[in-house]
Amino acid sequence: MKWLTDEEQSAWRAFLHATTLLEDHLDRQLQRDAGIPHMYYALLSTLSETPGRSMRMTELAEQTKITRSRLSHAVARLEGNGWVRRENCPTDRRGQVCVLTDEGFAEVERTAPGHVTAVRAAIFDRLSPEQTRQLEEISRVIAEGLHHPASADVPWQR
Amino acid sequence: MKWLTDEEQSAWRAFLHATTLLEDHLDRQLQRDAGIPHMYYALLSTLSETPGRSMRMTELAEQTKITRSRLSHAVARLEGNGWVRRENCPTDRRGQVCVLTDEGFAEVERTAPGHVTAVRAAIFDRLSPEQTRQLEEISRVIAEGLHHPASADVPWQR
DNA sequence: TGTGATTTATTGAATATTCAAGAAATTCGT
DNA sequence: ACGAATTTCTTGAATATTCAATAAATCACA
Repeated sequence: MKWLTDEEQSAWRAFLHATTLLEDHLDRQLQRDAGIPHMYYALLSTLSETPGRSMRMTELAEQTKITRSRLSHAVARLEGNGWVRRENCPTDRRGQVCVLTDEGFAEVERTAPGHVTAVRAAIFDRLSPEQTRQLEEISRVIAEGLHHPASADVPWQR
Repeated sequence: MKWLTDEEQSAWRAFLHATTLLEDHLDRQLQRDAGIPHMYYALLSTLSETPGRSMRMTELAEQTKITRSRLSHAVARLEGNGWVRRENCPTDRRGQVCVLTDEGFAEVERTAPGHVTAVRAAIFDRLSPEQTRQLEEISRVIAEGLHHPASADVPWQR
C-alpha cells in the first residue's frame, strides 16, 4: 500500500479546499443572480455557444461531464423556467434535442458578465499566465485519466 | 467588462471538467466502499487525525470548508452509523464536540487504503513532482482568495 | 428478417445540500 | 450588571443529485 507523501498530502488538502470553496462560491453567486446552481448555468452556457444553440441530451451530458440522469432532472427544471425546450431528434427516435430558447439565451447574456467576473476574481486575476497554463495542463491530465477509466475498458466486466 | 482570454477560457473549461469528473469519481468510490459520500469521509478522516479524535462543530466545518448547516446534517447521519457521537462542550454550553467513535476510526482505517489509491490513481500517479507543487500553490492562491472574500469584509454591508 | 444486446432518455425513491429561521449561550459596550 | 449584538448549532422545507429500474428505439449479426 503506497500512501501519499507529505507533499502530495498537502497538495491534496489544498486542492480539496480550493475546489470546495470555489464550488460553493460560484453556486451562491449564480443562485443569487440567476436562481440556478452553477452546473445549470454551465448547461445554458454550453448550449449558447453551440451552433443552433441545441444539442442532443447525451452529447450535452458528455460535454458537461454529468450523468444523463442528472441532466434529465436539470433540463426538466430549466424547461420550467422557459429557458430550454425539448424537441424530438429527427434522426433517432430515441433521442431528444435540448434547445436553448430566446429567453434562455437572454438569461445567459444577462448573467454572463457577473459570472465571468466572479471566475476572474476567484481564479485568473490571482494566477500568473504561467500558472494558468500549468492549471490547464494539470486539469487535462486529471480529466484524461478519469474520462477513460480503466475499469470501463475491462471487457470481462461487461 | 473584461472577458476571459482564450487561454483562460480553455483552462477554466479543463479545470471544471477535471473537478466535476473527480468529485463524481471519488463520491462513487466511497459510496461503493463505505456507503458515504466523499465529503463525509473527509469529516471522519479529519477527526481521525486530530488529537483526541474530536473537534468542535464550527472548527470541523472550517477545516473542511463546509457550512455548519451541512455539517449538522452530515454528523446526524454519521451518528446514525455509529461512527461519530456528539458531546457537550465543557467550556461553552452552546457548543458541541464531534467525537469519532472506535467504530468510526475502524471504518477510516478500513477504507483509507482504497480511497488513497483512488486519489493517487486519479491525480498524483499522473502528475510530476513539479506539477504537484504547482497544483498546491495554485490551489492555495485560489483558496486564499475565497476564504477572505472581499464582500464579507465590507462593513457597510453588515 | 429476427432476436438479443445496446443505446437513449426518463422516472421515482432515497439521499444530500442549501437556505432561512430560530433557540440558547456568550460577548460587547456602557 | 444589563441589554443588544453576536456566536453556536440545529431544524424543516425546498431543491438537487444519485441510484436502480424502466420503456422505447436502434444496432449487431447470424
